[in-house]
Order: sequence, then structure tokens, then C-alpha cells
Amino acid sequence: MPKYLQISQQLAARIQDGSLPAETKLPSETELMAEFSSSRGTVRKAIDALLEKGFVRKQQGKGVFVLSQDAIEFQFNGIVSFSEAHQKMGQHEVETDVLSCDVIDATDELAQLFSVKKGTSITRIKRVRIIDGERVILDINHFVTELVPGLTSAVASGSIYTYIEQTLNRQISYAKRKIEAQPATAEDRAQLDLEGTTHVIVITNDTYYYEGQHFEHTESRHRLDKFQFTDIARR
Amino acid sequence: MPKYLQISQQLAARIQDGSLPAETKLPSETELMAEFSSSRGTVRKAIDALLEKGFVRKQQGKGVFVLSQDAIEFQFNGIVSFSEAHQKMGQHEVETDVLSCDVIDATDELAQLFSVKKGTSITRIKRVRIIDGERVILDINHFVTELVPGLTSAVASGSIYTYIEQTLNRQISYAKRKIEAQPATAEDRAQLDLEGTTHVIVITNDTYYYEGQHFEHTESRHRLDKFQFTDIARR
DNA sequence: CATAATTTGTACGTATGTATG
DNA sequence: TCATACATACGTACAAATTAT
Repeated sequence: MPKYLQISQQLAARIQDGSLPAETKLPSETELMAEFSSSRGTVRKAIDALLEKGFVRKQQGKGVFVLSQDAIEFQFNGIVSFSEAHQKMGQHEVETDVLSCDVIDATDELAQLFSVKKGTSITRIKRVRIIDGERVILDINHFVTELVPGLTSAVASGSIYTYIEQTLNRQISYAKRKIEAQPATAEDRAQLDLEGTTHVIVITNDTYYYEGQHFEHTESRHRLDKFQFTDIARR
Repeated sequence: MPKYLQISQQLAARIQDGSLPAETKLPSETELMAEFSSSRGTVRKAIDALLEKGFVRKQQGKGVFVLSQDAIEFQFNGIVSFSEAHQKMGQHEVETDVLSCDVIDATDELAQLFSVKKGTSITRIKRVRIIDGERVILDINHFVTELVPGLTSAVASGSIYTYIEQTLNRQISYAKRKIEAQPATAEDRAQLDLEGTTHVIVITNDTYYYEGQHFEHTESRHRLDKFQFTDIARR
């Protein structure tokens, strides 16, 4: 791991374990250079990484200050999978029900979406996420089979992103994300405990490899009252 | 303006006017150094700025590639006000109806939220956003009066962020943002054209100055079917 | 298949500017 | 006025990934 990330992680650990509480000032760049025996540029890269993750704010002439932690717990800055997000939320019982995992031919619509030929093999997975006993999220994933081979129900019951990064050893680069409300479909009503709500929140996710290949299109359909999304924006 | 931002803006302009279309490779760092007569570090900072704004992706050994433009149009990365966002959306007729603009004493709830004493002066503004003739968004703003003095209905009918940055000459640093669904309130039903929908999407925004002062708490209540949020996330 | 050239990534050093107290 | 702290800019060197030779 690069040196600047090591420094960044050590500082993040101090923030999370409370040894650097909210509103306190981080050591100055000069002090950090001495502590970690590194150059100013490297220390600054480490701090910038904390900035992007929403751990700190910087102010010229004054210093770098720790932000309050509550925002970080629920934070979706960056690409975070369902498994990763709910590990952090703790205290909730989370199960996954894999409804189906099959290989289909790309329809016109899917072919255009992924910029592949009609009929190209697509792996489709449908899963319901059960939180504290309630069926509240329906995930419908589409993967270009050639780009994500070997997907099975067993893999789908765990974290597909871990499978892609660890087993397939591919790097995920970026995702286009859209959040909107849609009327509930028949499938939503069949699979989820909607409790009379008429709409669902749909998070559409298009994910790309480092090389720019579009490998995933996912709809994550949430029951209205169980949905929440937070982040930190910077001017 | 710093040199790296000048370079970044010139490159962004080339992407937006189509002279650098999607998937094309940017000039290499060496070439950009020559073109802009600057150092490698400066050119790299310029490219990193484009990266954060979702204009390009980088790949070691290959180059920097332009991302497709459609994602950028609807992009809400960063802190964007209603006025700023809808300027970019074009072709929609947008009006603002200022319902009220008054100064109140902070309740227990507001006092705790802003970390001020109970009774501190708060400026409260309620506005309805009318898009193509339909009343679809109810904005309820709370500002700490001391931190944002001089707010009037006239100011509220334009862009408050422009007023803060240009007239008050204060720098906005970051915002904590939350998106969730809530049952529609009586006020929602009175002020918005809900067309029978039972819930609204609520975007809660807490905004901070550069010095860390929490000056704004806003609820933006959207009709379900007129709400959409997009961004680009990076791993 | 091996090597070299190209391109981005990391790290160090130095100098000067700007904001704060 | 001065010291401190972050911001910008230039330069150098080597590493790692990719592509061309």
C-alpha cells in the first residue's frame, strides 16, 4: 500500500477510536512530516484522502479539524455495496433471499444499455434483502456474463463486489447512480412487505471497470419508509 | 484563480463543447505540460479536478479518458442550489412562490440542531417551486440570523447561496445531506399539487461555513414523481 | 517472447503565496 | 509585525501498468 494511504488510515483510526474527537485540530503538516518521516506532499495527500471521505475539514491558516462522527456512520460517499453498508449499521439482523440466478440473452434494451450485441449473455440475479424480519429491498442485478463469469446463487448470497475484486481480481472504477421514486410493480408487491405503500424508491446503479467496461446494471427497489441515503457534499 | 484551476476549466470547456468527445484520450501529462507551460504536478492537479467532477477517468499506463456527457448534465456532485441546478436543466419553466419569510426564536429543537441557545434569532423561509406550472417542491429553510443577516423575501425569490457568497462574502464549505421518504403532512397537501400521492421525498440539508459554523438547515420536500437525484461515485 | 518507450502513480525537496492569530 | 499553517508551483527521481517494437 502507498505510504500516503497508510498515513491516512492511521489518522482515520485515531478519529474512529476517539483519540482525535470531533472539532479537535489534527497535528500540523510539519508535525505529521516528522511523525511519519515523510515529505510534505505525502502528508498532504493523506489528509486529502480524509477530506474526501468526510472525516475532516481544512482551513487555510488555521488547521485541519475533525468532523463529527455521526455523519460518517451512515455515509454512502463512494461506491458501497449492500453488504458493506449494513455491516457498519450494526444491531440490525440482515438476511438475503436469492430468488433467482439465471443466464439470459440480452434484449434490445439491455444490449443498448451495455453497448453489446443483442443476444449477448447476461447474468440476472434477483434478491430480496430482509432486515429485522421484514422484506424491504428487492435487488435486480444484470451482469455482462463475459465480464463477470462464474456467478452462482452461492456467490449471490454473499457479496458480489468482494467476489469481483478478490476472486476475479478486477478493479471497480466508478458508478453512475440515480435515485427516484416509481409506482410499485406487481413484482414489488409480490416480493416485498409494502404495507400499503403505493411507490418504491429505486436506486439505479451502472458500474464500470477501470478499463471503462460497463459490467453491471442494477435496480435496488426500496420500501419507502425503510429508505435513507446520506452523504457529504463539498463546494 | 490558481493555475491548475485555469487549466482544468479550459479542458472542461473542450469536453463540453465537443472538441474532446466521450471515450477520447486527453493529451498526456507531458503534452499538457508543454501546452500550458507548467509543471507536472500542476497538470496533475488540473486533471484530478476533472476527475472529481466526473468528467474523466484515469488509468495508469494508458491515459485519461473522457466520460460520456449524459451523466454530467444531471450531475449533483458537490453542493448545488435549486437555482443553479435548474439553470442547467434548461427547457423547463421555473417559478418560485415565497410563502413566508420571518424571524423567529429558536425552539429547543432548533437550538440543539444549531448548537445555539434557546431563543436565538432564526430566519425561516418557506418557498414553493413551480416547474412547468405544477407546484412540486416545498422548501423550508432555517438560517441562523446572526450568520446570514439581511435575508428578505426579495432575496429569497432569487438565489440565497449567491447572496451569501457575493453579498455577504462568506465561503460555504460543506453540507451534510440526507434523502428519505416521509408521509405527506397537511402543509404538503395544502401547498403542493400532490395528485393523490401519500408520501413526499425529503432532502434534508445542513450547511456549514468554512469556519465550521452551522448556518443552515433546510428541508426540501418533493413530490414523488418529480424527484430525481443522480451522481457519480468512485471506489 | 523480451525489451524499450510511453503514461500515470508515488515520493521527496524547495520556494513562494495567502490566511490566521 | 511576526510566526504559524495551509495553498500553489516548480523540479527531480523512481515505480508500476500498458503498449509498441
